[in-house]
Amino acid sequence: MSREPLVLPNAPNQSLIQIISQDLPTLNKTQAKVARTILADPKSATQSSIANLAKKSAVSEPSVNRFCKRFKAKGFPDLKLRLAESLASGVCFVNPQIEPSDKVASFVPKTFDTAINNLVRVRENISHQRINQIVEAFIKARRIYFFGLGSSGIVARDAANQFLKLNLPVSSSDDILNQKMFASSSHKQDVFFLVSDTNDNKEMIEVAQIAKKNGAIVISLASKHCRLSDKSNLSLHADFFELPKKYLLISPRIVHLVILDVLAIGVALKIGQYN
Amino acid sequence: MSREPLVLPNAPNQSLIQIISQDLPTLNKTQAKVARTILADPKSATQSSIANLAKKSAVSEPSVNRFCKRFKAKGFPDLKLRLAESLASGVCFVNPQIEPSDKVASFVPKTFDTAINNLVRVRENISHQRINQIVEAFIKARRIYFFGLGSSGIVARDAANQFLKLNLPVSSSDDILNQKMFASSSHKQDVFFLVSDTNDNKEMIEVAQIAKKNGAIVISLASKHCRLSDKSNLSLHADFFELPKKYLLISPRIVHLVILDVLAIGVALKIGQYN
DNA sequence: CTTGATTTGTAGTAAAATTACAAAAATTAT
DNA sequence: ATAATTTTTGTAATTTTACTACAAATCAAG
Repeated sequence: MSREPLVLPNAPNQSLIQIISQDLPTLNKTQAKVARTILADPKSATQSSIANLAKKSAVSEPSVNRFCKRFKAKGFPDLKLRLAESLASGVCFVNPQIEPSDKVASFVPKTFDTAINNLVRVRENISHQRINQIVEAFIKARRIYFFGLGSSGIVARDAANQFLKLNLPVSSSDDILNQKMFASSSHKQDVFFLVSDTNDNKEMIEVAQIAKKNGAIVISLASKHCRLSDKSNLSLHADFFELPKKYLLISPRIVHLVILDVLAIGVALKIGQYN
Repeated sequence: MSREPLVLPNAPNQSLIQIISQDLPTLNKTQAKVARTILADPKSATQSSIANLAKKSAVSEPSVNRFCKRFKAKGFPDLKLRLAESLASGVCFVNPQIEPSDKVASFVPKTFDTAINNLVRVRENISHQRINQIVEAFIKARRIYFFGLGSSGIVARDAANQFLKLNLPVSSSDDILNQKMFASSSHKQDVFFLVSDTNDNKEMIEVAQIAKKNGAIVISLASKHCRLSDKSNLSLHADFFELPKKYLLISPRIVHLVILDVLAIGVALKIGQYN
């Protein structure tokens, strides 16, 4: 099993706040306390002293200092600096939680921030090599099929729409029976692009297997590494970090659509149809 | 929507570096020295101590401190913080242009950045009042129709998908004849939600007029203010900065989808179906 | 010059951050 | 279970950093 992690450690431009919230599960009790205090109000954290933050977190000063070093800062002032930088973008990089008590003024920016946040993360972690490989596969393909179910069916349709403008031989389907039919009658030079947000749909995996058996190239786009990825020749993931199960419906489809835009632009550039 | 100037996330406080270079002529000898040292290498300034910066500027420590207060900082650490912020905000908030010579390493982040920038802008400018009004209209509606053509047809479908999950009486169509038919047989309590990215589609305007004549509520979602907005009872725009005519890098559909997410969450919160 | 005002630096003080080390938890092996 | 080892955490001392009061120097106007 080729379970290569898509998320590379220390991505250059990742915001410190993002990193902290990402690593929160791996921290021990004391450091988690500090992390939560910072995440709760990063702005005020940049303005308080180490003593102040220690007190707020119910932790000793050296513990805060250790926290800083844990996150590759030279010390506390350095951490505050990096925190300030990551706040400057104006976007909160922690996926906010929608609460039943939220009013427009809060749920509107929260919803936007969630989408923005996910895009930023995927932008940092997406494999450029993989993009190139898929672009190549698209250009060589005799026919490209975009398949998805539910809201991923809509993504598949949109993709077909985009690539049609580039005069590529595309089809799409959001119907599983149809998809199986197409897969069954596939050829070596066909490409099947499977979009999934449920990650482990049995039927879709079956489609992948059928197509692969016929020698077609199977490409998958899912929200995280899953069995569908294993059954594919090429796979892309849009890894999100899930918050407590209470969550807001973070649909991966926005990110998936942008990834398909990237692929379409890649193809357009390659075949010189750009402009 | 009122046409107030676009407020970018960092616009509220002008970048400190800008302010310093602007005020440089008004500073006296010693403070100008400090200013020049900071301007020469702001990044390193954020990482040095007051003693270090004083030495580099050939100035005493209190002079540096006075410099800080001259620029409305609480003290030296505070100045460094604001400096760091203004460095981070040096991020380009102008939509990047894809060039034919672009390789993966450049067109991938460019594509993501374009989507992200558009979302940030719309987040800042969207009318909360309008969102509330539309949510109200949705809840009261006897039936809601989501209409769009081309890629907006996909947005319409996605919207219907989302609202169906909330048990709202929705339909969608991406076929203009169908849309006219529905509009013709509409009632007072129906809501027609028209999505458009071309902004001035004659046929779609006709649909709006027919529905309005029947007393239905017409809501439009377009990329800018246009004739369709005028024909609507309620309108939303996702105002983008002018894109160069070359090639529409990112269609407005990403932003439109997020706006529809916002509306869906608004409805869910209102009818208490959230969680 | 000399007086008054402003600017600048010195030296001392206060505050903040870091380090060394010891106590306390947690983990492992017995 | 309990002892031994490792890891984590806090106390207290040290060092670094930033700030303040005041005096010296510079400058301007008479």
